[in-house]
Amino acid sequence: MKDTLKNVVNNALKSLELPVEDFVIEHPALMSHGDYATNVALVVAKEVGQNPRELAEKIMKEVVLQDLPEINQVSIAGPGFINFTLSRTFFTKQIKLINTIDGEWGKNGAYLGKKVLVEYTDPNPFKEFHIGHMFTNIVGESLSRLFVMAGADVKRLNYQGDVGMHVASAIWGMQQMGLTADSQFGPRELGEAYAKGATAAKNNESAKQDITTLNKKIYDRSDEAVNQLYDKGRAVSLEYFEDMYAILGTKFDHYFFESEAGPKGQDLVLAHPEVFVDSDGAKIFPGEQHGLHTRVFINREGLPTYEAKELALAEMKEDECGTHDLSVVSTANEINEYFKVLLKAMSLIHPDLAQKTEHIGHGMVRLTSGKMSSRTGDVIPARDFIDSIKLVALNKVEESGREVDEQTAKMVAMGAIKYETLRGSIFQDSVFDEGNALSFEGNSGPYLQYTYARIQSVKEKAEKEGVATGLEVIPKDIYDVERVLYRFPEVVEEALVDRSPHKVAVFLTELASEFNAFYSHEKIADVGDELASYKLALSDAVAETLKTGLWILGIDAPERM
RNA sequence: GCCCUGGUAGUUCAAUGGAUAGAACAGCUCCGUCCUAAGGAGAAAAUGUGGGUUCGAUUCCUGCUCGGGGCACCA
Repeated sequence: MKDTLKNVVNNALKSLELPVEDFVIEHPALMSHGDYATNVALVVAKEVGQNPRELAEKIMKEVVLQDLPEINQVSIAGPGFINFTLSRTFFTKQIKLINTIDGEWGKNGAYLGKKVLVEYTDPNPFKEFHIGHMFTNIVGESLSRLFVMAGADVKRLNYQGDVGMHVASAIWGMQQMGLTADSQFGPRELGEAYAKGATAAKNNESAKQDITTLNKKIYDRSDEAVNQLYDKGRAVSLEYFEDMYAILGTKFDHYFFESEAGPKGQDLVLAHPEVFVDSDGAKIFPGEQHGLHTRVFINREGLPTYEAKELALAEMKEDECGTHDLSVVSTANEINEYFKVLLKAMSLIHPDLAQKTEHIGHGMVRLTSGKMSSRTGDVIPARDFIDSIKLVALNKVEESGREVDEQTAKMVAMGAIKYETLRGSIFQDSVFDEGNALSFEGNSGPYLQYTYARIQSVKEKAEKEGVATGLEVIPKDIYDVERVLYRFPEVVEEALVDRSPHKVAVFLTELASEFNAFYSHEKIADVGDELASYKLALSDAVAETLKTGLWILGIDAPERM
C-alpha cells in the first residue's frame, strides 16, 4: 500500500511538472489524521519556493483524479501534510488476506534466496550461564527470526570460548577445590571455581603465574591430569548450555570453539606479516594508521588472542556453512571498538569476508538491584532467574483460581522475560525492570499472550453458538483495530532493516490494546448480531498476527491462560 | 587525556527533521448479570543545559554537564 501511494504521489508530481524529491509516506501519529500521510508538499515547496499548503492542494487534486479504490479520502492538514484515509474495501480485503495466506502473513522478500549466518549467545564453558547470556541469546534469536521472516536461509551459530585465561582460571579453581575428573560436579561448582581463579589471578601474583602456566598446558595438552579435568569440565558445561538453549527455545545449527580457532588464527596472522607487525615480542595490528587503536593478535607468550581467533572464525564459518550473503555477529556493545579494529584487519586479508560481516553490538542489561560480574561470582544464573519468574506466574494463576498448568506458567514466564528484554531498542543499555516484567500487565509479554488466549476463547464460544467467520456482511464503520492490523508486514520489514525487534514488540502492544478496547465495546460471538461473522474473522486475523509477531520475539502464544 | 555511546513523566521504555512528544507501571477517579478484569474508560505528569542550522529540532552541528563502554598482550 505504501508503494502504491508513493506511485500515486509521484504520478501527481509528474503531471504537475514538479521536481521529484525524497518524500516519505508514513502513518500519522494520530489515527484521526488518517491512515497514511506524506510530507511531499513540504519538501517540494522548499525546492520550488512555493507555499506548501497551496502546493498540497494541487497535488491532492491530481491524486484524487487517479481515483484509487483503496483510497477513501484525501485531505490537507497542518503545515501542508496530505492525509490519506483508506476505504472500507481495503480493510476487509486485508482481513481476507490474513485469514487465507496461512503462514505467510507478515513475511517479506528482503532476503529471499540469501543465506544469512547469525552468531549469538557465545557463552564460555566453565562459566555460569547467567542472565547476560540469556539476554544476548534472546536478542540474537529474535534477529534470526526477523531474517527468517524476510525469506533468508538462516543458520544459527554459537562460538564458545573453551580455551583461554578464563578457562585456566576455572581449572585452577577446580584444583584448589580438590575436584578431579572423577568428582561429581555441575555448572554451579564450575562457576565457583572460575570466580575463585579469577579473583586469585587478580590479587595474587604467584597464583597468576600458575594460571598462566596452566593456560599453556591447556593449549598444548601436555598434562594428562589437566586434560582430564578440562575435558570433564567442558563436557559438563556444554551439556548444561544445551539445557538452557532448550528452555530458551533456541536451536543452533553450527558450533565453533576457540580451541579450533586458536591455531588457525595463529597461522593466519603469521601468514600476513604485511598486516601484523612485531612489537614488544607480540604480533599487533597497528590500528592507529586507520584512525583506530592498536590491538594485539598474538601475545608475547606466542598464543593467539581473541582477535586472531575471530579472524580465523570468519574463515571457519565459510568452510563449515558454505558461501553466504551475510554474516551477523551479535554481541554486547562493550566490544564495539574492538570489532571495528578487527573488521579493518580482516578487510586487509579477506576483503570479501569482511564486507559481508556485520557486528551488532547490543546494549547491556542491568537489574534494578544492581550489576553483575562473573569474575567475582556475583551473577544471577539464568536458570534461577527463570524459575523465580515462573513461580510468580504460577502464583498468579493460583490467585485467579484458574487451573494450574506448569506448561503455561513456563510460557508466560518466558513471555514476560523475552518481552521485557525486547521491548526497548537493543542498541541501548537497559534496566531489566523486574517489577514491570513481574506485573504481567499492560506493556508486557503476558498482556499479549492473554489477548491471544482471549481470542481463542471467543472462537470457542463462537463455535458453540454456531457463529462462523465470514466477510459477507460488512460493517459501515472501520474499527480502530483494523487500522492497526494491516501495518504488520511493514513493521516486520522495518524492524529488520533497523535490526530492531522492539518495533515488533511496540506494534503488537498497540494491536493488542486496540483489540482489547474493541473486545470490551463490542460483543463478538453473538448469534443475534449480523456482524458477528465479520467480527470473528477480524478477531481471527488479530490472533494470527499476534501469534506470528510473538514468534518473532521468541514468545509462544498459549491457547488458554 | 583521546575515541565511541547515552541523558525524554516519579519509574521502565517509544517517537525515518514534522501535526497536540506516545505507552506501561506506581499514585488518583470510574467500569463486575456480559465471549477470560493478566481487561476497559478517564484525569494528572517529561525532552539535562547554553548556542547554531531549518518554515519546522527529542531528532542534525556545537559548547558545558552528568552517566556507560573502549584505549596492546582478558574475552
